[in-house]
Amino acid sequence: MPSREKPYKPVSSKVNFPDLETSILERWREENLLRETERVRAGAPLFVFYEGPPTANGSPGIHHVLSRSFKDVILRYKTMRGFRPLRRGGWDTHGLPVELEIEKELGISSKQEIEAFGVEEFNRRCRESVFRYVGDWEAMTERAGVWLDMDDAYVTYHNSYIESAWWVFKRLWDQGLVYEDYKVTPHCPRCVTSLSSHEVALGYQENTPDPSVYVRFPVSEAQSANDDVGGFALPAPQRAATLSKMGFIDGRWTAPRPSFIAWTTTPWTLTANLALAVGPAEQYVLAESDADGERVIVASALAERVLGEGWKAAAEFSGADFTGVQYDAPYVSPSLRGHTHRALPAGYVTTADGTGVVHTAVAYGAEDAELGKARGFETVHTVDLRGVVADGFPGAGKFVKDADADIIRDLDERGLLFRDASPYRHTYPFCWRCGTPLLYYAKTSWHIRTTARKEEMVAGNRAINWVPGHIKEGRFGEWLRNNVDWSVSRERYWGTPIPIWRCADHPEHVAVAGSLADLAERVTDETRPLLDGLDLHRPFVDRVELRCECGGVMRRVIEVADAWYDSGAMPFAQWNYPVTVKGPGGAELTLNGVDDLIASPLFPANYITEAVDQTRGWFYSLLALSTLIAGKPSYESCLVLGLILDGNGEKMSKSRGNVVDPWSVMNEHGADALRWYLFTAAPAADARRFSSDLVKETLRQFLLTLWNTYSFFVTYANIDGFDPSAHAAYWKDGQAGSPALASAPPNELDRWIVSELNGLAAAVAADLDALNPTGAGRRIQEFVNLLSNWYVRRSRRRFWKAENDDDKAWAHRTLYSCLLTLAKLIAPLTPFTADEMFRNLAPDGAARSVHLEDFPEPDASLVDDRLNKAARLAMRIASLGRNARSRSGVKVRQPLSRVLVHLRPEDAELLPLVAPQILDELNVKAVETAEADAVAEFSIKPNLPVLGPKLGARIGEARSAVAAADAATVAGALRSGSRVEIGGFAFEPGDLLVETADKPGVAAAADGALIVGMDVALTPELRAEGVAREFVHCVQNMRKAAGFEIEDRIVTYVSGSGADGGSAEETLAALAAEEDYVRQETLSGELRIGEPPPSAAHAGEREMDGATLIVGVARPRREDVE
RNA sequence: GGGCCACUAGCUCAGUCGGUUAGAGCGCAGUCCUGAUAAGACUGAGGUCCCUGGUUCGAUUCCAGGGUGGCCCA
Repeated sequence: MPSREKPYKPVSSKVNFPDLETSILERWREENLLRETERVRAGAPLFVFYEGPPTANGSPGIHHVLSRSFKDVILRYKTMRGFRPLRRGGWDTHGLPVELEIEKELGISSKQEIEAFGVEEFNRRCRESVFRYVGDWEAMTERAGVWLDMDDAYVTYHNSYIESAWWVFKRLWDQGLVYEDYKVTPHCPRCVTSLSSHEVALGYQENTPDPSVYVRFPVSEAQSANDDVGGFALPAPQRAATLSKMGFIDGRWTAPRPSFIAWTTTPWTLTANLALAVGPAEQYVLAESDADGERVIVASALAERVLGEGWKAAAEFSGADFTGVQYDAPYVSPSLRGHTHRALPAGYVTTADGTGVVHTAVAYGAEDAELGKARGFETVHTVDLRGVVADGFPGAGKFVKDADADIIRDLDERGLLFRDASPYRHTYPFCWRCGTPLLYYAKTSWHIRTTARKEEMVAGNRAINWVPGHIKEGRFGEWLRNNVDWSVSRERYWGTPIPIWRCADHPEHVAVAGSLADLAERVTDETRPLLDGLDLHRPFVDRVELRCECGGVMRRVIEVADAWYDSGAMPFAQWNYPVTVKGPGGAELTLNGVDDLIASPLFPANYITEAVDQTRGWFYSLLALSTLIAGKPSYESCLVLGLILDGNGEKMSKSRGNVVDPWSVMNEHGADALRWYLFTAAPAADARRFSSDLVKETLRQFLLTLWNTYSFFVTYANIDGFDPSAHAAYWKDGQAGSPALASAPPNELDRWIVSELNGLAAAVAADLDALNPTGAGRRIQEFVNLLSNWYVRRSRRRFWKAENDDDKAWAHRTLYSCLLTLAKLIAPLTPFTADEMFRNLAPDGAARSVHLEDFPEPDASLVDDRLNKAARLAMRIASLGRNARSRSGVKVRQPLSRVLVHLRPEDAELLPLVAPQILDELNVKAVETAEADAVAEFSIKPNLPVLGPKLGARIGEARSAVAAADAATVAGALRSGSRVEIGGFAFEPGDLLVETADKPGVAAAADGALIVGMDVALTPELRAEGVAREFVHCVQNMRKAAGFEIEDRIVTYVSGSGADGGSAEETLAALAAEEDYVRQETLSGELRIGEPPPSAAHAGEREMDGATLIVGVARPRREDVE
């Protein structure tokens, strides 16, 4: 075998992965390896990735390592597949979380306090705080082996980003997709601001007591003839029929005036009641009290629950019958002009709770507002933004929750309180900052009319490759189908200012700026100087005034944009136009604006990934804005990740104190171990429990096994001077270390692992193409297990052999192929270990780093499924054989004459393929197929607890029939699952118990239809061989104890002990018969049988073969050598 | 209250396109092997495959309902 000039760097099986990784990182930094991968792929097609920008106002947690790892693995893989990924990082810098952080620092918690403090300084601090943890983030990202362009990251607070976000906004405006409207939002009356849905979710409290009142809404005496209210009233004749059925005839009541009964937990909202909603398809009953003849209207399904006993049904209606029926509201705001209170149908009314009649206050409920909007009602407030009830109502001047009691008392006094069932306990949202109960409050805000393009979004979603697939039509599709317009404005400070200027004199005069140039065009002379070096944030931009067409002065509206608007605009806003970028094939590409971008290959992204909580966050804002701006989604594939839970299955959060610091894990076990765990422990989309112990298990199970195999190879490759470049002809196209060989190896073991390897390489590529690193990793893990625990285990002796023959060369070549290919296969998943292995193993002419290499190209013609099956059969047989040996107490060291195998006919042909492996593994001279009854004794007996109830009295007859039957035949049939007939009885497999027992001289074990029997009969020759192997084992241990090197040649002494000299004769004779074998195995230049060891030797007494021997080992004396 | 997902051994997870005896790793108990040795092999204990009903010759698997947990939304 030709020698390699440079030996491989020795690989200790004791490895400290964290230390190894930090030194590799150092190397990558020195080599600027990330840039190098881009240089190598300069002419390649692009693979476009969009980074979902994290907010860097906290230290990164383990879940950030999760998403970053899944970003990285696909980008590394695509690089190796010949693409040049665009992997620009980004930071999300605006929004309430940032403001809150600063509020906390300043010890303030309301808008009034912020304004008093000064918006300019407040925003300055926000800007400063955002990057407080950026160093942590960058360090974590690098340490985790994640390659993102952090130097060139986009930042949402940069002027250029905001300006592009404005451009997008203007484009929306020009399409008529932006409007101002009342919208009911969760509102904190103490902080005087809306809360985002995320914030609301933080503040839900269970078992909150609230009032629970049932209120009378008497059907009105005056029923207007005007049927055209909102176009929804019933035609007069039909309404007249309904009223007449109620007893309202010719303008007067012929029976006690009935009342609708509605239920509410917020009595204060009754001050703003505008309508009663009924379910058009629900059934209602007009019930009459037995006690006093009162008549009320409630849903039939709820009548008993609401009314209790003592009522009888006087008439029945459907909800639709009530349409347009007028009633007398308990309170009428003076500011309400010409409004008629009516019952109206609404789809959201159910009979799940309440009365089936829903009190509707347009200003204080989302569904209420919807109804009001549909009917064209005006939004009338009876409570101010601080939650204080207006004059003219009970409880005026009080906070709403305190006014409730006044209102209930007033209702009671006026005979409108039907029933007070307070308190009602339910889950209610509170402000998570100050603990004030939130009010649902209608306010004007700016909206993006996403519903106008809903069908386009739904269609675009169909084209997205969601992983896992159920997100597409499930969580995300469901969300899209229920799309509502996007309330995009926030009355806050640190955000992208909404670029709308409004005339001071004519509020309907509005201008939208899509750029600084737009501002310059219309800016007033007085404020023009401000444009020079203008910071687009508040309060600076607020000072810029524009000229209105009417001659007036326009000022910016006060709101800033929702931070989701920023991130959703990211595909368009991340570039500072005009910008020149390297496109596909390395060609320079100049983008002058968003339209150029949309037409370029930089849009849409080929791949994005984030956790599942982004479904309604970033995934949505991306899709919405790109559908409205570009007419299609901004991402083609989306991998959705599950959340990480703590060891108890609870969500990690700072407040629970169960957050795992990624540094502690990476410092202890290494980034690769953590990555491998994150990739393989659970399907990417599933919520997963994290524990450091499981990372450790991963390390031992996978990385250390691989490392041991690698270490084994390097040890022997160095001893033998194996140089793959000298064997290039054995690989297809001379690609040393490729899984594709020029021809299949002669040795069936090599042929098998090469078959597995080629199958693996194809499957891993398919998995990674399908965005499934979990599947890829699990396959690789299984392969490494086979490689280590079968291939290497079975091949060890081939590497030990002193002589350099062809078989040994094949073993080297095969293991080399496996390890070099593995290094490439794992490179995207565990970039450190992969690069370390690759750099040591790489053949001449290979790239400097595995990350500059191509992904392995397997050769399907080398995949042999029969051989793969056969190898697994061999493993099962070996396992059963060891089992049989173990139970009969015959050690593996003791050679046996043969192993008997009974197997399914279809497997019989596989046996010859792997017979040599079985012989060696089980230490037998022959493997023979055999009938079941030649391998083991079977006995059958009735399973009485089962058969008893079935057969009753005939059980005795059955027992004798079973006893007379041929046990082996019956057992065979039962094992294969079929029914057996014996003496007129039909037995199912469960009816009879089959027991196996060893035949004399054969130790057997069975697994399903496979039965393996070891012939344990010993001939004198076998016994002698056994003794020799036992002796070799003993000498090896002594060599090691004596501290000899593996290649040291020694002199070995063996004799009977003084006390036992006689009985050792036979054992010594057996050793003499195997002298050559013993000397060769132990590297003993001399084997001195019967000679006691000299005092210089390492010696000791050993029990062996029933005798006591004195065994000694020594290095040869100098004079013996000379 | 709605949507999506999950539920298999003590723990973390495979698997079953409906079919013979449901698996792995870890942990536990024991044995062996060892020139990969801070590895490795074998054995044992440990399972109502969340529950109920339906479809079927047959359901852990398919369907429906329910339960528990997670996420998202009300």
